[in-house]
This record gives sequence, C-alpha cells and structure tokens, in this order.
Amino acid sequence: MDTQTQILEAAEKLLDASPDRDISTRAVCEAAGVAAPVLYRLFGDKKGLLSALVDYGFDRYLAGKRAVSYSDDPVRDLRVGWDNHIAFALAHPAVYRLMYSPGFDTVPSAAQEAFDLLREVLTRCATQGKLAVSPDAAAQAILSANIGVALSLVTQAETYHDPGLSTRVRDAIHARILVSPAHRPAEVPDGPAASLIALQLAALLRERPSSLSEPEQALLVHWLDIIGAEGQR
Amino acid sequence: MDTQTQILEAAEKLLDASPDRDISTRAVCEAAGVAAPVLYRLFGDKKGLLSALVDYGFDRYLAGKRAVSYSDDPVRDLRVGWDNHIAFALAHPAVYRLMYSPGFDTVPSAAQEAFDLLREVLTRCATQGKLAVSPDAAAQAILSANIGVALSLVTQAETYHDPGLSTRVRDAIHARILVSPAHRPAEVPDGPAASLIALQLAALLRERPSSLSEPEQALLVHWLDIIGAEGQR
DNA sequence: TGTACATCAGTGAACGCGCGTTCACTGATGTAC
DNA sequence: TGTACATCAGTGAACGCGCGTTCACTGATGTAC
Repeated sequence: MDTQTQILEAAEKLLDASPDRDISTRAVCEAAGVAAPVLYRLFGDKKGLLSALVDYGFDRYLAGKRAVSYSDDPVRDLRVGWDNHIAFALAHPAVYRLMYSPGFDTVPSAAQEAFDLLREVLTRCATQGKLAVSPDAAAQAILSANIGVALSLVTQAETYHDPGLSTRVRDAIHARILVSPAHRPAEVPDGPAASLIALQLAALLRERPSSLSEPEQALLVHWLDIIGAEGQR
Repeated sequence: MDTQTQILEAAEKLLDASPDRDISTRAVCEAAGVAAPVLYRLFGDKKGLLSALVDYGFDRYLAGKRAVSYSDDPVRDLRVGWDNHIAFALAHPAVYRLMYSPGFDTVPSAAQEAFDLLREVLTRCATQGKLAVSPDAAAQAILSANIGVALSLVTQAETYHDPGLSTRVRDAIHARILVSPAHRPAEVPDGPAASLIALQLAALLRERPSSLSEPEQALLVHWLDIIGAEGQR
C-alpha cells in the first residue's frame, strides 16, 4: 500500500469516526504516520484530499458496477443497482455524505458518473418497452429516492428501523416508473400503445443514429418524449 | 425584532450564502450589528446558535402545519404535507441541510416532531382503512423519499430538473403505502379483509384505550400489526 | 566498478491567521425606601 | 419625588489555541560518465 492510499484510508477512518463530520489534516497525517508536508505534496491542500477521498471510495464502487456484464434483464439490474447504492452508503457513511450532501458547491464528478450509469440501465429498459417515462425522468426519481433512504439509514438509523424500508421504497418507485404488464391495460384504457411505443422508439433512436440529420433526430426524439409523457398519469 | 431574532436571521442569511455551508460567529455578529459577547450570552456557544437556528426556522414551518385544522381527507393532507416539506427545503436550504443531513451526532428535535406529525396523519388514514402498512413503516418510507427529493433539488438543481419529479416520487410512494380501491381485490385475492381490518383496528386502538390493561392492549396491537403485515407483498 | 550528481519522497520545526471565546467595563432601566 | 442600588443587555479589546500550510533540510535511489 503506497503512501497516498495510506493517507486516504486514514482520512476515511477518521471521518467515519468524527461526530462533526470534519477532520484536520494534522490528525490525518498523524494517523497515517507521515509528516504534514507529505499530504500537501500529494493532494495540494485539504480540499484536494477530500475530493480525492470521494474519488477513491467511489471509484471502487463504480468499478465493480462497470465491470459487471449486465444480465439480459435490465429491470433486475435496476434492483441490484439500488441495493448496491444502499450497501455502499452503509459501508462508507462519511464518503457517502461527502458525495450526496456535499459541503462544497461543486458536485463530485463521481456522482454524475453514477447518475449516467443508472440512466444507461434505464435506457436498456426503455429499449425493451418496459419504461413508462423517459430514462432521464426515471433516473431522477430513482436516484433521489435512493439517496433519501440511504441518508436516512446512515444518519438516523434509530428512526428508520423498518427492515423492509429500502425494498419498499425501491419497489414503489420502480412500479411507477416501469410498465407493469398486469396493470397496463387497466391503467391506460385508451391509446396506451401510442405513448408506450413512442417511448420505446425514442430510446432506440437515442442509441443508434438514424439517417436523419442530428438536429432533425433531436427534435424527433423530443416529440416522441412528449407523446410518451401523455401515457403517464 | 429583538436581538436574538436579528442574530438568527443574519446567521441563516450567511449560511445560505456560504459555499462551504459553514459560518463564523464573528461574521454573524458583524452582520447582525452586535458585539461578539452578545451571541455567547444568548446562545451559549456556536453549537447553541446552530441548533437555535434549526428550531427557529422549523418552528415556523411546523406551527403552520399544527395550526391547520386537518381536512376530513387525510390522504389529501398527506399530499399537502409532502409538498410543504419540499417547499420548506427550497425556501430554507441551509437550515434544511442542518436538519436532515446534520453535522452533529444528535438529531434535531424538530426532525422528530415532523416525523411524529406525519405519523399522526397516517394513523388517521389507517383509521379509515386506507393504509396498507403500519403507520410507522409508512412514515419511514414517505419521509426518507421526501428527504431524498428535497436534498437532490437543493444541492443539485441542475441534474434534477424534471418539474414533475417531486409529485411523481410522492405518488409512487403513496400508491404503495395506501390501499388503492381499484387494486385491492386484485392484489390480495385471498383473505385481504383480515389483514386490512387488523390494521384499521390497530390504528383505532392506538388512539383510544380500551377496557384492557395497558400491557394487554400493547400486546394486542402488536399482534394486529403482525396480522396486518401479512397483507403486504 | 567507482564517483559525482540529479531526483524526489520524506522529515522537524515553525509560521501566522482565523477563529471561538472571555475579560473587564459601561450605560440604561427598573425598583426599594 | 428623590436617591441608592441591583439588574442586565450591551461594548471594546484581547486571549490563546488549533489549524492549514510552508520553509529549510535529509537521506535514499537512480543515472551519466
């Protein structure tokens, strides 16, 4: 383990143990067993250390996700992704807080990457005609709820003690976002086919460009999204 | 406006404007136009100021809620409550962060009070036989999702730009938590009456004590909850 | 192979600023007699 | 009504600690000749 990793591990450990969610660079150096200037040569300053810490923790999390060759059931991947998110928050509470409830104004790049990964899975759902809203809207709904459950569990475990909480919220969101085969005919009695097919087509077109020009295709997809949105309640 | 309020308003204003979500007592005093010792006589120390700030902002929010004589439609109250929560977060981002993503270990008492208020509304839903899970489980699901949406909107407005996000997540959770008249017979084909009536009875018993002894009643309600939970998927 | 030198990860010690906090004091207001 | 005194919200100025950060230096390693 090189010095850089040593410092990062020490920093995360101290941050998890700190009641006020803050650490001093001096304490980090002492815990890592190095002199102060080492930290500043490697990370520039304290802010640099913290953002490196976010990247360090989250890269391992995303690496696992990226490496996984997705199953051919994107809906299943969606559930696994939710559960992974919760598990990561519980395993790295301090880093998680830095990611999704940051003290600085700039949002960590890793958070954006996580969002994009989720949207990819959702696009695959849409391609199979299983998504009832646009992938972007679905990603926003899923991630925001996912973050809420994770932060609640991390910061207020006593209040949020229901063991079924995470899956209940997860399935509630998924049920709303996905096309439920059982409910489809009952929920949208007239003209559901149009909006659903529009969404499916929009997802397909987003993946592979057609023979249309780029602006034309962008407008087409936009219109398809509008038609698809009509199917929502 | 007395000195105490002046200081609190100055503190919230500075906190909302601060990029790193922190303030110095010196800056607060300067902005409020008072000398430093005043702050320490009124609030004890910095931590005292911050928790007073949380109470100050949140009390006004809860006061409005408490004052409202609820409609006879608790499900409607549920929706209004969600929307109020979001509105408060957007109006007081810094205070909201202190409440639901606190830097200290102790959870603000106002947060607990908000949780209890939500559970009361849910109990009224249960009394009318409209709740498909226990009020406590429902409150956890609703609040955690509500917090997630609020924090996402507050800290990452650019990413979470979908105008329908809040209501979509809200209705998704509510649909899962409430008994949908249309779905009830289809969802729980055999013996749904038992679990639903058990939940309704449990809610009623929690409100007015029966002729049973307190421990007896507590055990009864506990069993009713268990039976009620069988109806959940 | 031996020597001279550049490179660079590391150290010990200090700097100095900002901060939370407190000390000694003032001036206005209310109250007992 | 007038006087003496307690109360208390306020002030100016300083204290001193912890912190992020940097300076001058060391010792090991790799490399050209």
